[in-house]
Amino acid sequence: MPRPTVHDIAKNAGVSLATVDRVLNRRPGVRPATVERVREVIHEIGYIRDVAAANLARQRNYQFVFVIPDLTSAFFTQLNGVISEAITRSLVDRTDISIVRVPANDPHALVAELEKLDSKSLNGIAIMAPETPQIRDAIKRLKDQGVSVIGIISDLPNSDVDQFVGINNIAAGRTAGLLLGMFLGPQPVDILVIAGSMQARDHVERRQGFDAIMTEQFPHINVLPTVEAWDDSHLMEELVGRALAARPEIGAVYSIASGNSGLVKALTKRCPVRRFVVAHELTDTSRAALENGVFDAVIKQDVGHIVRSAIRMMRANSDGRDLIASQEKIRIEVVLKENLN
Amino acid sequence: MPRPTVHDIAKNAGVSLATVDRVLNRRPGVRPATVERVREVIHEIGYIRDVAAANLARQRNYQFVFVIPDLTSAFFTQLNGVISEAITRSLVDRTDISIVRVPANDPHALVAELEKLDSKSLNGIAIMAPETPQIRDAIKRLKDQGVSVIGIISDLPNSDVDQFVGINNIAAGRTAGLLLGMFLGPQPVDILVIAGSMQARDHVERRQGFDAIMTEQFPHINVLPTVEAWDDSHLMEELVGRALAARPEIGAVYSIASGNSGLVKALTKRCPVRRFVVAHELTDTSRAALENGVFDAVIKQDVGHIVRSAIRMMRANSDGRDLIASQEKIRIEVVLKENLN
DNA sequence: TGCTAAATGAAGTACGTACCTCATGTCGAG
DNA sequence: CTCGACATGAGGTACGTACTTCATTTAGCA
Repeated sequence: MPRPTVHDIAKNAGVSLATVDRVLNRRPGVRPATVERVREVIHEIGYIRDVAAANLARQRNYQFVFVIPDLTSAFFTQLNGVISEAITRSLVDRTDISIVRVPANDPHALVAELEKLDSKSLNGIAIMAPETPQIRDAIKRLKDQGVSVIGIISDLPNSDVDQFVGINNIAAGRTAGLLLGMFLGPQPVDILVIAGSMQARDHVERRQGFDAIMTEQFPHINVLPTVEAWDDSHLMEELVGRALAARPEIGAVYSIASGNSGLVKALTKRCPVRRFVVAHELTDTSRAALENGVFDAVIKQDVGHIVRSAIRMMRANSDGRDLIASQEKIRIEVVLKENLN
Repeated sequence: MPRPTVHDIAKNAGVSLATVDRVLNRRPGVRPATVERVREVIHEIGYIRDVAAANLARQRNYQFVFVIPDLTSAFFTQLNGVISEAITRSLVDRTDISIVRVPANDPHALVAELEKLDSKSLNGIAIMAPETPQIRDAIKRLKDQGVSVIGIISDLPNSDVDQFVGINNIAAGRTAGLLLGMFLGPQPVDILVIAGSMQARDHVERRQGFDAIMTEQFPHINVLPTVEAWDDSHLMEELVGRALAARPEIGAVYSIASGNSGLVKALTKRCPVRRFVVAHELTDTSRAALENGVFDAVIKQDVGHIVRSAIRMMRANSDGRDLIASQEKIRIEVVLKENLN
């Protein structure tokens, strides 16, 4: 019993192939009663469209673009690499993906790039960007032209994106806080919090979540104000070193951003006290730090998963299909020395 | 510039379509020099076979079977559900998947089921089973007949399986141990370890890993002998209750198996002391326990991921393709109250 | 009843690849 | 030089679906 085809539908419904095709592809010119009959038969015989054959016939190909900041830290290098790998892979299934890297912290340039995109030949865009009014408008324009827009990594809650692919950063901050709270136990200590900058929405949310759980569940722990290092490794090393020297009672460090090399340097230089450290993103630096025992835990989001999920979503949106919700859920992963690989 | 087709190869190489086809599908009757020339052109013009069209022409369809124990605990119910979902999904891409549920702990019945499988129409099998000599032989037989065999969840290291999809359970045990060690701090305590049975390879390995890290890094902690509850919820409740009553100095519990309802009952009944609890597998029970603060951490393997990965592997094996290694890596996930979803 | 607009059918081509048949070309061994 | 083995070409059909064209039937309405 081979799987039923359009011919079987036609035969069973007593109509011609042309009519079946009109129903299947929602073309006009079919009486409602006939549509109904064909639909019934489709259901009855369990017809399932062969998407491969359909795409072949339709000469369908997908054009997707990833728009990401042109930062060069380990996390963004990794992101870039993962997208490149996806590009290679996607050649086999009629999908063209390109990367547009835009200057970070320059909404104007970003909008200019978005305007450049040719929405005629474009099916989907996955974008990581801060949410400004201009960007919101540019996204709206793309959506109006039928382009599927997916936010990745950093949410755009007030924009008209189809979906967001990434973690809940408030929960990520809470998770970091819970870990440190449990590691530290009941004695009062200070926690040093450091970040790249507090402009990025994801960083702000992590701090929010961190503060919230600390207040709720670990009121005996004193969370210091955020030290901002502006994505500068040397500056971070200096600031952390100074902070630790000034307050030896600091019992733990929470690193909100993904750049950690300066932090690692500062921590390894002066190691009189055992301090608990939780950081974000698994990179070569943070992996080594976990292995050396400099970091105790890393909160991670799987970049490969994010990229693949975004591609699946753009494709599903273009086809008007739905997908497996659980597969698209990006998890807040807790990585310790023992579950590193 | 549309993507190159077989016609473009033929044109550029100055040969006929028939020859191109012979080269592409490794059919005999082509001079080595010609093969070489065609290969070069393929590389030059960047030809990539349209697998959809190829499968269509080839009338290819995949027949896969999942062989799993017919246990009814939450974890296995979940596993069953995930496979069923995959079955529904797979209809669209010419893939037929079926489930064979075999009595647990009955290698004879398992082998009988394996013998029944018709290797003529079968392309791949994903199996979760203990490794006995008979099962090893049955797997060998299937492989010899050209069936791709994938081990899932519980490893079969001495069998001739193509791949194993699942976590490293020794590392999972070490991760649990590390968490408890860090939660407990420096004061000496006892840890109660409970399991379903110590027959299953995965459980044994978890215990191994747990003991190893405790000896190495937390020698001040006393790990008690494993309490076996034989997958019996009531028995577990009773045994745990008795153990906790007898030794109030127990500061933590490590639950190796996936069935946790008896444990939760025993723990909630008597709650004088704050005890750290780490368990395995995220089910309704363990999720609720995390939310209530009865469990502190759950070590999880993503069943949906495992099943999808096994399917991708069976398909890749059938096609002689390779796949994205990082996507197939099953992670040892640490789930706390704050990163539950 | 006749007219018009809408509904339906018949039959094709195309997509990119697989696979088949048969004719023809080429080369080396005897 | 001839024969046979092997290499290659030409041209086809098929897979399941999309989409087109044009002819024909049916329904609605005056």
